[in-house]
Amino acid sequence: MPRQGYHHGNLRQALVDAALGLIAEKGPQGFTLSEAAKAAEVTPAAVYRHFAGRDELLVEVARQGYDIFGALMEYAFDDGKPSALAAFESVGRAYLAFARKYPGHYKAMFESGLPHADVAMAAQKANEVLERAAARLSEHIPPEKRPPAAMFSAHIWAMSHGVVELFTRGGARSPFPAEDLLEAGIGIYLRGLGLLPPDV
Amino acid sequence: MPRQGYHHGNLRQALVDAALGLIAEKGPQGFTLSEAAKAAEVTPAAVYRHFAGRDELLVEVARQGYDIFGALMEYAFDDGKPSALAAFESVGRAYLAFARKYPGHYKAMFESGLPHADVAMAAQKANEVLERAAARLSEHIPPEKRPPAAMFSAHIWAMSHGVVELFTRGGARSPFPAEDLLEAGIGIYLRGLGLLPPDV
DNA sequence: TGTACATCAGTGAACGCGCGTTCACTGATGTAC
DNA sequence: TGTACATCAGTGAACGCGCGTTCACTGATGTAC
Repeated sequence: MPRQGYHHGNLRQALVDAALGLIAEKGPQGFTLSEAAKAAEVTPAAVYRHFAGRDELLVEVARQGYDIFGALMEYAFDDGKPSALAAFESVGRAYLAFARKYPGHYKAMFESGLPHADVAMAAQKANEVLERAAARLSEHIPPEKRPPAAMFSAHIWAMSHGVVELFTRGGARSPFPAEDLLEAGIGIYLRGLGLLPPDV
Repeated sequence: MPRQGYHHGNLRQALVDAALGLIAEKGPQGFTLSEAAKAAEVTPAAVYRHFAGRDELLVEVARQGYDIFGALMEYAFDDGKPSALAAFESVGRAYLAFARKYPGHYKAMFESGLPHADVAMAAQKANEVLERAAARLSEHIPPEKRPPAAMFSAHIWAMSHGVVELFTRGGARSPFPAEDLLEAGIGIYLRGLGLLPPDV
């Protein structure tokens, strides 16, 4: 039991978890320090024992998100096994799975507009996994017609992010499940790169 | 001159314009009725002569955005001229151009999470232009290997939206201009569909 | 094992602020004669 | 053209609310002896 009387077991993480729930529900702008404190069954003032203020708490949420995100992508990539292509598609699926499973983290990371240095660094690190996967895959393309790995990882990232934002939430309902939509999209894209046979 | 003494010339639209500026700057959640009123040089209470409240003003902003958006897409598509392919690529460019030129509208439309009926209808109408362009283009694909037009318009929309969100704003800086990035991405995708010759 | 004490995590009250919204009002504008 | 009047867009003061943040405090916990 985390709560044992007067002192809270691990308030710092409890606050992060509370913030995650609120952000998942209402977005980063809708989360308030007071509500996070209430969700953690604590006075708003208690938050200041662990964070300098509202923004610092939000930054910590995003930071933890990037850590999980990077690790998940790394795991999905699995050093390019069993094949560069399979590993790449696995990374794409992992992206969508992360957005689904960790909506609070995802929103804190990509929808809060935090210009914090720690966050930027964690984001860079996560991005490198994707770029590494892209670079590995692009070795299969003849060098003279090979686009920069950074470009094609950006394409995949953009399509993944777009699918998440447009088709996994309320708004624009797609007639296709997001997973299928993204998988088909990445397939067509890779075919366009000559990495998949042209026939279906 | 819109402001001629006691009465404002066209306060309703002035408020919409003020809201657009604020949303472009701080996002839909950062916009407040009071600040919009101040920007229009008017008391907050005056807003209630034209809108039922804060949300209604935000809805009007999004609605106007979808109108412009739909018209721009329609214009870019130009009924499939000079060719289905050229028209389709023109629509993609128009998407990005709209996001750049009308950032307040764009954010109100895609980042405010409004579940309003009018907004949904306007969105549907704009989406139909893209889907029509996709359908026209897909006539060039042999029927047995033709993916649903709705699917491939969703792919293009997702990639476009992803490029806007990730690479035209602060955060994740891309080494490529967003326009080039999107154009290259759409090109590779269309090649994957067999709509462009496989050679570069 | 028992007691005295330092530490410090969390409390509770208070603050100033800007928010959205309401209300009775006022005075510029346009119209009727 | 001039005057009386109805309309109604915008005012200004007020409200209750939740926000982030501060502060002196309190009492549970862990440690030293």
